[in-house]
Amino acid sequence: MELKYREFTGLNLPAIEQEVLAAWTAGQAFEKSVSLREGATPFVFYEGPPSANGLPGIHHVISRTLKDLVCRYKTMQGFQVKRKGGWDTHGLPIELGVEKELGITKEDIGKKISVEEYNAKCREAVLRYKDKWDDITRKMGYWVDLNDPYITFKNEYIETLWWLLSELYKKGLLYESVSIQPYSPAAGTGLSSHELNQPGTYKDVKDTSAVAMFRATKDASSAFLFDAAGTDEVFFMAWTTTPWTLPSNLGLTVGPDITYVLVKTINPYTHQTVHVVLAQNLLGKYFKEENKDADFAAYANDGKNIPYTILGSFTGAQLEGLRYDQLLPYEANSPERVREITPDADPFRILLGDFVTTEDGTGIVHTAPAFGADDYRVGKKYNIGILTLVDRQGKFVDGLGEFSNRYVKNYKDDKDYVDVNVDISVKLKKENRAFKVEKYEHSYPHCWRTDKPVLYYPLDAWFIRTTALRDRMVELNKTINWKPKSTGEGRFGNWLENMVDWNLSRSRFWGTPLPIWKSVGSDNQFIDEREGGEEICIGSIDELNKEIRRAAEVLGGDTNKAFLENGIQDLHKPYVDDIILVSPSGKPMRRVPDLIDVWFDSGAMPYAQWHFPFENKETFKQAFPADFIAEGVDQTRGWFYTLHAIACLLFDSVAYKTVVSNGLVLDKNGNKMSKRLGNVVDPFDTIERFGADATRWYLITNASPWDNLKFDLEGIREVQRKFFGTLYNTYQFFALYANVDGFAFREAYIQMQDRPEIDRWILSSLHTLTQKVTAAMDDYEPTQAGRLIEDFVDEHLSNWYVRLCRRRFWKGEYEHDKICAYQTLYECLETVVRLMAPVAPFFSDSLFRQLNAVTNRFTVESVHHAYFPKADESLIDRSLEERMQMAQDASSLILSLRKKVNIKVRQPLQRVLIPVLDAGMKDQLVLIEDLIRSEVNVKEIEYLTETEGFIKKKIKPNFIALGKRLGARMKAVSAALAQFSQEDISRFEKEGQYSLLIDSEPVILQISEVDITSEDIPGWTVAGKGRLTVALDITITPELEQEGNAREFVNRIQKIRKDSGFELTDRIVVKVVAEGSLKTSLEAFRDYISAEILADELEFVSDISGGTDIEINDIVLKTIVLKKG
RNA sequence: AGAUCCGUAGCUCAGCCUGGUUAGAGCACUACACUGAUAAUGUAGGGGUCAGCAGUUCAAAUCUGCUCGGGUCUACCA
Repeated sequence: MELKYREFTGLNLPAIEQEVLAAWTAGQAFEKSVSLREGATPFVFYEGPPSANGLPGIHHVISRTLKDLVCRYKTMQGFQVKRKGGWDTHGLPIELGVEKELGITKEDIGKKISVEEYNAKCREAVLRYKDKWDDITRKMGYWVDLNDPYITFKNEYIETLWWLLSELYKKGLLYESVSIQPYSPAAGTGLSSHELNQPGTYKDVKDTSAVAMFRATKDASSAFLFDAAGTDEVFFMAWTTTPWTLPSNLGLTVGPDITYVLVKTINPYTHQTVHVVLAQNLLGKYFKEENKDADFAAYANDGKNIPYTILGSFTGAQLEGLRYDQLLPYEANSPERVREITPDADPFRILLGDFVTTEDGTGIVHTAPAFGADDYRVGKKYNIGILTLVDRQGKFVDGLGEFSNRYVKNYKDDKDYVDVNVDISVKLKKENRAFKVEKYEHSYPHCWRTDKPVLYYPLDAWFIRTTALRDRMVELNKTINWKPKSTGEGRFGNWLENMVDWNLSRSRFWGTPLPIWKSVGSDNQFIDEREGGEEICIGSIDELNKEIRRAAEVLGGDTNKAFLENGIQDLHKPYVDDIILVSPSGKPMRRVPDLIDVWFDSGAMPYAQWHFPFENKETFKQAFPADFIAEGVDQTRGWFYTLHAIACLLFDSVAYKTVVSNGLVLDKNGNKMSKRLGNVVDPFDTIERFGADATRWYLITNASPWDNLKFDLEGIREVQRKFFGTLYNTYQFFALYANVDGFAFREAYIQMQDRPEIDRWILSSLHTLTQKVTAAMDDYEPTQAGRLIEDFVDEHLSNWYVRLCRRRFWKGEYEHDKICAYQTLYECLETVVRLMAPVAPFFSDSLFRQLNAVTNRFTVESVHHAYFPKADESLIDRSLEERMQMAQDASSLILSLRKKVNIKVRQPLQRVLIPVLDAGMKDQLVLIEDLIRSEVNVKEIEYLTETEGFIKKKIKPNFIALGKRLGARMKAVSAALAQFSQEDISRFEKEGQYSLLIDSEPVILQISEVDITSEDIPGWTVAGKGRLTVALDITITPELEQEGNAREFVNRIQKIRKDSGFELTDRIVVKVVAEGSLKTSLEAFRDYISAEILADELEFVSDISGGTDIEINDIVLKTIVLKKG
């Protein structure tokens, strides 16, 4: 038996997807899509590893759709696209999850639970939801190789990381330094910003704030200041909400472009006349306008209404480098001590910093490098040294006089605590060193565990010197194709310009250990480098094992006993921490306790996924850098950065050539999806209800991937109905008739010139579509591609081609014209399914398989193994596409006229008039005349030319052409043209140019510089669009009315046929009771009617028992329709 | 605090790069048609201070600046 195209019973995308999935599994479709391209040019894709300790969400579906469609597309373009999957398995979320599950806190680790057990728990938790992830991967149709994924906690993976780190170390790009971090003295631990962002950590508190007065040093560079003041004493005013940091002050920072003023005034506490410097914008905070230039003698010694006089103004830049006297000198912060810590430090100077604002304070920022990140950075730049006069318990160190050993905040809940900040402020007041002291309410972070304020504190950390290669990174970034471009230039480019060194250190448990060992003294403390401390960075497991053995030999005893037999088995804590190595000078070395930032894990995946350079050297070479990666835009400074940084630092290369960053998925109201709001969309549910294809199509076509997407299930429903529904209908239509006629594309391919106009048109459109879709996909614009396909299927294929060609499929014999129609429609379907396959992999493959099962035009079994269609330019006929557009417009206009006068389409009309403005237009119209006539049921089209004097024309300037030439005279010309009479216009047309007088200047217009359209046909009802105008003759002659009746009758009988469940080919016998004009109509068109309804007999009788009542133009007829035989 | 994206009809989005005189489409709503594809389709209708202000220009949704609103990222988050 002959193979038939499958006819569906209804569009059920989820069910179709189930079938396709089963076929993919059975046929190993994914594996084949890779193996079939063996030897082809590789297209390299990197999978950004998800963390499987959380459930997949709808936002994962969008980025994975994006990745998947690019990979499928490139495969169809002939590339071999391997997609190695991966899992991100380290990091804080996993630790926090485990802690929550076990009901413990960080302090309990090592006490209630050993690090070994803890890490074992983490390792378990890491792939907790792997099943769910595998499930969504499968159901959404994401093709990625999960048989051999890279997993970041594996020894091989970590070994590559160690190798990378040791390479960085060798290049001097990995170094230890202090950084300023949030620190909780009450808890005795550093806090990550993650912890700082816990709800409730930022609280409004009232702190004692002080405006301190720093006495300027008089020397050559500051002479201008003292000259302006006319005194020997000038103060810089600086504000702080943490007076306890004042003893550690080493600098004052001003904004380079801020204007500062020198003011003569009176200290409200000591009532002495003083000269102070502060930002001009902030004068109002300290002085009342009415006291400006007030009489100093009249001051009442009450601290109120202090007079002031401005003596001069300067920019911050002018103040740079000026010196001042230390505010609170003690033994512990003497310049000698400063230089003990930082040998060549040059403190107590005015510095410039971009971070200074005039929002608060004085515009001069008190700078204590140990206690603020900005302070530290600017301090380092100017080399002012660093003082940390507070210990890790949060109290002052010795050598600070009356403040020694006092807690800077009440960390111990001491009832009798006296605020040291107040005492410092009081001291300043007494010494004429405070200008204003007050309680200040602000938001300040607190430790989420102890509820005590944190302080920013310098802690040791390891850094990658990314700044060393900043320029190279910027340069390489310019070669990357960013989608959207602005992310690369703006967000990322900017980030690179302002990059700081990468702080790698994390004081955690479950992560990649930093492979650095440092020598320790007899007290087991690390020996400072300056005191002969040594360190080593391990770059491989082999090297570590060698060092383990060497240390055991040199140090003897039980050293590394546990590791001697089999070497190290697990590169995690606590095992690595048990290893003692030996320094070149024979001292024992211990590992620094730090783990590394998990972002290093993922940024190193190009190398670590292949265990490079220990294995797969050739594979790596083939797969670096990536041609394409894609993730959410939130990864810009995350994965996109770490990939780029590592590749640039170690390989002097980009890590990826194209990167697409997709936006967020919001709920339909534009809110972020969160569990708290209960507006998260379950991807499993969505896919089960609407199918993965509709979901994918919606996600891709609704908005550009990089725009935020307001996710609305209604939108998926619409996609399902409109796009998939239409395509499904088109396929069903094809299958229905192709099965009847046995079309299997067995006949020779009919050459284009032998096909009718409409076939050539749809094929031309199809090739234009292919061209545009290919361009869009090559440009990583799947949204454009999807919308183009949608448009084609809906507007062109279904609502024009199929609608106009319906009769060709069911009328007449199986011969040339019918075969043309089948071949054409088949080719459209076959091409469309391939064009859409990357985005909608299931339905496209289903249709592809149904079509190919009958025709065997492709040797591959899946659309995803086929090649992407190639546009054939020679089949593209622009003028044909243009005139078909004109046919559509004309039809639409005529239908609207019919509507206006209430004449239904079934009623034939005699003629339409179309004014033609030039010969070309008529040539085009003649070619599509038949289409228009049958579409709108009109017998003839008449073309009007101006010579008949019928058309009223309208002229307007072609602004684009004229604008440049005329400039300001444009308006006058426009007005002049509006006054043109019909005679003016025709003279213009005849002569090809026209001379106008504008402001007594001649302006010569060319015919090409104006647009002439037909406006009206006097005496007719017209409709127009652009250059096209139509007028409809609405006279219904008796003949036309008869034909209309006949058509009505046919329509009613067809309905009865259908309602009675007759087959398309059944012949029938019809009896009808008709009289008068209706009978005349039916008799006149008897042959036509019989042919249309496949009636062997059409009998007029005087009465019928039973039968059906039908109504034609308000007259009821009785009829009976019987199947013959 | 800095960076960046977005703001066009009730909703989802085109148009903006490259300025051109009536700002489009789909959905939704209303009415009328059509129907051998029917979970479709056509026609018509209402619906817009193109977020606001200022500037450049003969001409601004489009270019520039500022403001407002929303989102995201960075400041040891993963």
